Amino acid sequence: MAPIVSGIALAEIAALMGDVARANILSCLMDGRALTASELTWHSGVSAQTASGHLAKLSEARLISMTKQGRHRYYRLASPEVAQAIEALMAVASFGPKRHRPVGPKDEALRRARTCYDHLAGRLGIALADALTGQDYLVLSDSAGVLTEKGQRFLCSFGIGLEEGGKSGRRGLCRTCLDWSERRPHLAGRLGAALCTRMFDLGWVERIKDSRALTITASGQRGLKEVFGIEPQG
Amino acid sequence: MAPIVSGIALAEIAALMGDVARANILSCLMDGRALTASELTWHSGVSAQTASGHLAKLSEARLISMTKQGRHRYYRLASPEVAQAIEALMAVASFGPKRHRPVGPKDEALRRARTCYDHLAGRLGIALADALTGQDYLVLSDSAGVLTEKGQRFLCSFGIGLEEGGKSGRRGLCRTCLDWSERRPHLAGRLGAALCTRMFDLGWVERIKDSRALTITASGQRGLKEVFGIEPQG
DNA sequence: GGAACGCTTCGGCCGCGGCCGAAGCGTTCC
DNA sequence: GGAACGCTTCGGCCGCGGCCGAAGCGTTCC
Repeated sequence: MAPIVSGIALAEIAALMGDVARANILSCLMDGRALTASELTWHSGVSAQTASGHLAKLSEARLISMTKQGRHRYYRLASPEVAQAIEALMAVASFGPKRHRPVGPKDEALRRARTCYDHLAGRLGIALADALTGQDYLVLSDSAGVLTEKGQRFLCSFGIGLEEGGKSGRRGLCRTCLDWSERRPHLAGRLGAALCTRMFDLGWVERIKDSRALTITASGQRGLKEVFGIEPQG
Repeated sequence: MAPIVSGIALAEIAALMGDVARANILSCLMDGRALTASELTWHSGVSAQTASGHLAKLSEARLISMTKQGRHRYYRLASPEVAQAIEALMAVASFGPKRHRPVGPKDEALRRARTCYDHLAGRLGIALADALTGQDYLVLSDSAGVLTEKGQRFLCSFGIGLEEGGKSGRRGLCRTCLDWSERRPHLAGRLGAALCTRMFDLGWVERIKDSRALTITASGQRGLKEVFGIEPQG
């Protein structure tokens, strides 16, 4: 009779994610940005009133957080843990019974390169992880990684400073995350986030409107080749 | 409009976990053992017919798998990925709005030591991870780890052989898993499973009936002290 | 100040899915 | 062979929760 309590707790959270409209909202927020209630309404597939109700439920359960700004209300995922749980569920979902719906160009774009909460995913994310380990910048033991000294110097030269935050310590420096499209882990944690931010800053990647998918710019193609030896596409 | 597809897939899986009876069933199976439909019925809190329906749904979605044996049907989690998703959800659930129900002795037992799928969790699991890293047997970069040579020798002397499986390679040697009660990662993957198995074999830990909780035996107390420098409890 | 906008609250409808009683089917036991 | 057991299938009930129309409230714009 022991696990009843944990069962209830599990069911509560899972049920929140188990509604299509709410799952759509959470999926949108998986790129880590904050979106307005209107934007989320649009993606959710239901009316504004209904979406508002869903946002209230998600907020109350602390899966998302809200900040007011003028007459807008911005919602974002409440924590990386929430993102991780969603990603883990998507990984399970992708194993499912051959539900490979007709794969459209949007899906292909997502598989090529996308953001996953605050870091890079898709083939680009995997290629990056492979490149860093291949050059001995990182030892990746399947589900997380340790930077080598060589790797620290490299990142520094690439414009990334990973100063140890006082409180957080080495926590979360290099987590990984199971990539649902590639079914292999990509880089998350502070390192993953820093790489992602740097690539946006350099103009190597750009967001595709209304999507988590990214385009790799011309300078991105060059840069990835030069710095990481990655040649996206083929 | 992009994420609609992934939203549906996410919602499908989450909804399966989002029913209290099904969540109870999944929680029971989190220790990695296979249980009969009757046992799961007992834990689920609903009638046998209803539980049977839930088991059918979970099976069809490939969250659990079934094997017949005589007039029994044994169910178990279908994959480590499913366990990981559940654990990630429980981690989110435990952050929740101070829903600390009256903590009973059973809950305390779970926090002390329990199995999590095929490895150890709770304070014992965390202490073990700390001990291994403290002795430089393992470099634990937050969400996974790499064994040192010293560590490999140690494990060998402790009776654990981690031969590289041909196909699986280094995959999953040392994953980690966020412990919902301690809120820090404990050891999972092949290493976590091997440590857990070894401790059962040595008679250091024993299962508490109808629970994921474990008791640490007298020889376990001694062994943990000698080999790992761990003194459980206080 | 009034209109447009962004978002939420309130009410009431409705259907999906969980529930159990009854029945059925395969296996084991003696 | 018959009874007990383990589990599932079938039917029909019922209520929770998602849904939208209407209304309301704060903010911005001119």
